[in-house]
Amino acid sequence: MRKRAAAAAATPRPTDAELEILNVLWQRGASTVRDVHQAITQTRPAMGYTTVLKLMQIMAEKNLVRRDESQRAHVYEAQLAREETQQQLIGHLLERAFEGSATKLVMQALSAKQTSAEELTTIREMLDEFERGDK
Amino acid sequence: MRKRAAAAAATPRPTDAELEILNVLWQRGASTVRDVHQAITQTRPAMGYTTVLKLMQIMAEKNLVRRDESQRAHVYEAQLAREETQQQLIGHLLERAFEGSATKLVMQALSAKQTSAEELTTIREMLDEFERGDK
DNA sequence: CTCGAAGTACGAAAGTTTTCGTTGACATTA
DNA sequence: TAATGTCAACGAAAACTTTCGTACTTCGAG
Repeated sequence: MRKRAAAAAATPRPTDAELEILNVLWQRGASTVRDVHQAITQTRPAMGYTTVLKLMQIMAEKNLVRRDESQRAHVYEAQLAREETQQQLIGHLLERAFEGSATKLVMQALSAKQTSAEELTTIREMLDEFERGDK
Repeated sequence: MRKRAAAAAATPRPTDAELEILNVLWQRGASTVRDVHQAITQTRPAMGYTTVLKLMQIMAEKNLVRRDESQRAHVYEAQLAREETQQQLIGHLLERAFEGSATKLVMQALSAKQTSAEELTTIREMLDEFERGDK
């Protein structure tokens, strides 16, 4: 018995290869397979066209992307906004490796990348926003 | 041709199941397979003993854990400190889904978990440390 | 010494992810 | 309209991950 039968359903966490495709869709907006393939080929050991096609078909099944089939060259679009997926991924990482502590994760993130003064300032401003009601 | 032949070599990113085992090792320190199995059984749909054993054997091959075979019940220990692995995982996530921007990741992390006032304070203190020389 | 318990090693199955080749449909143009 | 190029659909192979059953070894009672 498989996971999802047909329609509705929450989108699962994207795999690494899927994320690579999503990155292109988030950047370019709705795109055809060819568009995505070309974009990926730019920054990559190159992945075959049919590989990208297959992945995108699977992603459509998983509801990671929406597909417009009205044109011969189908047009794909990310189902979730980049931020929503980021939340999903962070949430998972938080559980798996940080005992659910966002603070610990933030600390490691800051020391992982040598963070610049400007960035630190940006983050402080963000903290202020979080402080007052916000959300 | 396979990945790693025999010795040396950087440890690869642990998979989800492997991370579950590492969490136990980080918490308890050096442990036998039985120890780990019991700990995991506590908080889990329960995973068979040999499953845990096999995973730990594989992890030893991958250098994710070190193994002391001097006793009949081998004793395993995490190869990397929790923080090092966290760095590894965050680094990967940063590349895959945050275009390398630690700031964006931090922002999402903060909104992912409803962060408490105390935590925000802790983070501010951390930022201060980062600001002055620090590391 | 024999039996059973506790361990490790192996191997293999099942699930998932990644990668493509091939096929057939459709469109463009010579 | 026949040849050429563009696309989607399939199917299947290869690599990884996860899960266990089974067999072999060792050790401590009886």
